[in-house]
Order: sequence, then structure tokens, then C-alpha cells
Amino acid sequence: MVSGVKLSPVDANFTLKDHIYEVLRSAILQMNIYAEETDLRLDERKLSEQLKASRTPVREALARLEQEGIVDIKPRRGVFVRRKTREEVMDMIVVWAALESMAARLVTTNATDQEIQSLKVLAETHAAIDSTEDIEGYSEANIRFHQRILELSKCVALCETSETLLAHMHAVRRRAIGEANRAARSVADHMAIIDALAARDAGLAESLVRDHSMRLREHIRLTWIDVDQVRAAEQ
Amino acid sequence: MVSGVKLSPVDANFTLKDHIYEVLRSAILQMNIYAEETDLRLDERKLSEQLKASRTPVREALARLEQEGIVDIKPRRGVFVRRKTREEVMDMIVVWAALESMAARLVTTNATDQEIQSLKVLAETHAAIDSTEDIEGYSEANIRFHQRILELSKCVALCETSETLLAHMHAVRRRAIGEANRAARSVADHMAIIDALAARDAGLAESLVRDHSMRLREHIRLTWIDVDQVRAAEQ
DNA sequence: GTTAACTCTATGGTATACCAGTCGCCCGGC
DNA sequence: GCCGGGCGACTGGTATACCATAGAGTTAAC
Repeated sequence: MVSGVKLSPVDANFTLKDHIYEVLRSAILQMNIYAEETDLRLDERKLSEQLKASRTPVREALARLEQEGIVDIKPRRGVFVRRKTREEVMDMIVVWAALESMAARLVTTNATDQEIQSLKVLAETHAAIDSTEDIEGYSEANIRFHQRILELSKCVALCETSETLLAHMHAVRRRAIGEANRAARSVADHMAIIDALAARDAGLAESLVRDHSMRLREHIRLTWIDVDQVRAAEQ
Repeated sequence: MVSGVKLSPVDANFTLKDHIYEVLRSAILQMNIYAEETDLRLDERKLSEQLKASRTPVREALARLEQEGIVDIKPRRGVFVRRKTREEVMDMIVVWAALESMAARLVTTNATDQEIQSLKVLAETHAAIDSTEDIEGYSEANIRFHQRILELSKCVALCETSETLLAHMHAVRRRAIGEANRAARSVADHMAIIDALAARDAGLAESLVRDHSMRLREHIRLTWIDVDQVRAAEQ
């Protein structure tokens, strides 16, 4: 045994279906599914060729993605990346708000002062990025801050449940272009949240987090236009 | 078109894998997975025989169940119904509390007076059942009440997310034997929640719902004993 | 009697062949 | 030129055969 490290955790319990699942998942999250010209179609056979595997593991990966709501399998018609409608996006944000506000509540009792202060680093990183220049980085830093709150709640299920939502949020954030004043407001919100957490004020932290998310929801409500509606309008 | 009714929605788009998924899911939820003697093992081949299908659709159904956390697939070892540990159950209840308390908040703005009053019927049904005599019915009525709150929020994602949790909660509630005083407390809680909702008091409704769930969590914390620990103690 | 290696079987993983709708395309009739 | 029917390719659904490994049981060496 080399220096006490377990050897070859790699390819032990390695299965194609799990690997394919992860590859497909991250590939889908990375693509901009809301650009109109994007081809949302996935072909089992082409995928299995590209991934150099048979259809069987590909299909099992797709079955999992469907369960997650990332993909839509229409029998004998095709597999499609699922575009969310405005209502669905707004609903998802509500769920996110519920989870994160509960997390904030728990952080006030379950996290150390040090851990709470670690949020400040993330918030500052986020604040330092100009949203009009590097929207991808800005969005990434933003998500990381919120995700950290979930983590600090020390509630595994809370993290896991939000993980699924996060998948969808990536594409959403990319689309909900940050207006300048929204960015400034966001930074201020984050600081206020950290202060409430540090002061161990569960009620305040909870409501700040909730309101912060619900403002994003309101922003979406006002600005989001479903791609299909765009299509319809063009015709 | 016959009287405006869509013809044959039955067995259109019917697929074995979807059918098998539902059959397995409800079968698993129905079984008492926490009884020690219960065999948690699922055999792909036996299942496909019993269901009169090949392994392929069975495997896809199992893949979905694994994604949902209901089942655990160990490569080359077997498929097992997943038993939750005490920590996992407590975590799940936290998530449930987060979702339902957010739902309660939304109910105060999204539901009609009539809808809120409809909760009373459910609460009374629940109250009428003696938990020491008909624990199954009691638990069922209890869940229905809480699920109705989720529905009345009119937030689809909130309902769907809790749906997954609900699967696990069935077995949990069955195990968390209702003590007499807990039952009485529960009924009183439900009535208080309805009042808060009817008064359109978002903050109160939210915290009542949250505290109600968190009391269940505390009850679990004090009484739940992991099956494996029982096994270990016997040896 | 103990232990270590080996074999044998059971199980999930993967590949492949075939089936059954769906939909586009083309051709023929009008 | 337009409409309808049918033919055929494409795509997901299902069945089946084979592979690789975990783990139990067995056997042989010590």
C-alpha cells in the first residue's frame, strides 16, 4: 500500500451508465438551451456512437435524466432537452427560496463563526466581478455563494434537493441578464445576509434570503419570454 | 369527434418501463421496509419474470428509482431497497418543513377562503381516527392534510418536490408510532394552522407549519433506532 | 484443524438484434 | 395545382445473449 492511500478507486465500481450520465448531464447544463437555434434533440444511436458504447447504458442514463426533469423522452419521437416555461422557472425559484431560507435558519445554529465569515470571501469575489463583462463568472460566483449557505446548514438532504434545481438554474441565470442595479442590489443583499447569520438572527436571515430569491422571481416574471412565444410572434 | 372527448388516451403512449416503474414504486412504498426480517433484495431477473417483461424495461425502471433514492443499485451485488438512517430521516423532515412552510406562506395569498375551509374537512377526518387503533388510516389522513397545503400553494414545483419525499415519509410515519399525546397535539396544531391561513397571516402560518414538522423531527430524533444498530446490539 | 487458492454460480453490466409507431416524402388521382 | 394514401426510413421500446466480477463453497496443501 503506497502511503496508506487506497489504490485504484478509479475504475473500481466504474460503470459506463454512470459515466455517461455525468457526461451528458454536464454537457446539457453547459449548453445554452434557450438560444433559439439550439438543437434540443438527442439521438440515442448517435450518442452511443460518440460515447463509444452501446445504446443500453445511454438509455439508462437518459432515464435518470428524465426523472430529474432535464430531458423529455417522447416514445418513438425522440429525446429532447427540456426547456422550462416562465411558470416553471418561477416555481423552481420558489422551491429554491424555501430550501435556502430554511438553510439560513439552520446556519445560525449549526455553523461556526469562522464558517459564516468564509461566506464573506465568496460574496466579495462575487462583488468584484462586473456582471456586464463576465456574466458567466458573475453567475458562477453568485451560485457558489448561495450553495455555500446550503452546505453550512449541515443538512445533506437540503443540499441534495437543491442540487437538482441548481442544474436548471445555471441556464436560467445565464438568461436572466443582470442589469446593473440588480447586481448592486444583489451584493448588498449578500452582505446583509452574512450579517444576520453572524448575529445568529434566524428569523431575519431566513426572511432576507427568502426575499432575495423572491426578487429574482419577480425579475423573471417581468422579463422572461418563452422561446415558443418568440417563435409564434415571428410568424 | 365524439362529444368533444379525446378518444383512446388509454394505452396511447403506454410503455412497459413506465408501467413497471409505477408498479415497483407503489409496491416498495407499501412494504414495511423497516421490519427487520423484510428482504430488501430485488432481483432483476425474478422481477422481469413476475412482471412478464424482459430485463431491459425493468432495469430502466430501477434506474429511475435509484435516482429517486428509493433503491440502491450495487454493481454486481444486487439491487436493494434503501433503508434510511435516523440522520437521513431527520434531514428529510427538514426539507419537508421548508417546502410546506413556504407553501403555507403562498396559500395565504393564492388560495380562496373556500379552499382553506376545505382543509378543515381533512383535519376533522384526521382527528376522528384513533391513532392507536388504525395507525394506517391515521397516518394516511395526516399526510393528506399536509399534501393539501402543498397543493393549495398552486406551486407545481413545490408539490412535485415534496412528492419524492412523501414516498419516504410513508414508511417513516408508519414507524413513528403515534403516542396518544402526540396525536392530540397534532390535531390542535392543524386547527391552528387553518386559522392562521384563514386570517391570511403568512408569517404565523409559516412558523406554525415549520414548528409542527420540526416537532416530528424531534420526536424522530428521540425515538428512532436504526435497524442495523438493533442487529448490532443483538449480537 | 486451518488457511489459502480455486472454481462455480449468481448478479448486474453491456452489446446487439428486432419490433412498432411516427413522420416525411413521393406519387398518383382529381 | 392540390389533396390523399401509402411506402419507407428513422427512432425509441423490448427481448435476448453474452460478459465480468463478487462471493460463497470446496478442495487441497500445510
